Amino acid sequence: MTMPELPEVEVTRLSFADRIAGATIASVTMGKPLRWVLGCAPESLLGRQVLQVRRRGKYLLLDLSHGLLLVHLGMSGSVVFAEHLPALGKHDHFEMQTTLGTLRLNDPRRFGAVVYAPSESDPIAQKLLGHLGVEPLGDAFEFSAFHVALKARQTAIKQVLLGGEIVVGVGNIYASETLFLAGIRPTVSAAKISKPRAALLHAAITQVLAQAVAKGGSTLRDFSNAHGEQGHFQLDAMVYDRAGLPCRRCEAPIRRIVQGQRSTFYCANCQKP
DNA sequence: AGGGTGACCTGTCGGC
DNA sequence: TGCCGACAGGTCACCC
Repeated sequence: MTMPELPEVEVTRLSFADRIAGATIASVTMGKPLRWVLGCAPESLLGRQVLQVRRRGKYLLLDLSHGLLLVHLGMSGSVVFAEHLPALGKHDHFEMQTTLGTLRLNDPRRFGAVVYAPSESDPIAQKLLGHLGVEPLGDAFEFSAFHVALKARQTAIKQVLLGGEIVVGVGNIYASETLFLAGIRPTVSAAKISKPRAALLHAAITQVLAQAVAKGGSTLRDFSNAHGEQGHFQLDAMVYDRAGLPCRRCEAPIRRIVQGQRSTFYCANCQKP
């Protein structure tokens, strides 16, 4: 239903960060197990305040008056925050009632997670966040460092982008889309990409992700934000999920290949090795 | 250490 | 209609 890349996570954050700030946790309810255990007794969270909501890669970080919660939406997760919510459903696996509303995670596939860490430097948090690359939507995403990092990787550029160790937030859809915009074949070794082409890719990543956030998380067929509003934006994908269809730029048929057990889409005419 | 594979879990869709 | 396989937006643990 819902599979979030960075823009969807950021849109989710924006939809409830201001409303939950300052809330006191009144109850915590767990459903079926998520990817990782919470890491603390749910009752121990009661009475703590939610100070603010940040994002790191595809993680939402809820800073509490003591410690923080790392929330990941996995492949199928979505979060709602509202004063009143219907009864818990089959796929609601985490709920936290606060003085300002109820935060609920719905995640059918349960690849998502809610993890407590005493601090961001705690080993638990570091295991999840420590290896992450730079944020693509901040000043830290600087071209020359990006280019240098690519030079050190022999792997196919698509998989390097997906890995998130150089730059975070480029998921399976945007990996294909940004490589199309940059005219780079997804199978090319990252180290082999010339400086001018790396510059095109750097610009494409910045532009595509920023635009997707501005549009409210356009990736998803069925994305709903934390207000519970269904995303009505359709991704105008150039290549993603368009196998066999004509390229929107040159009409050549879009190809689908598999890299690391994930689908990749590209135009063999517009994207050069 | 880098690079490749399997695993986690549920739902949907297309083909026969 | 039913069954079965392929596939789905993520990412960690593990192998060589």
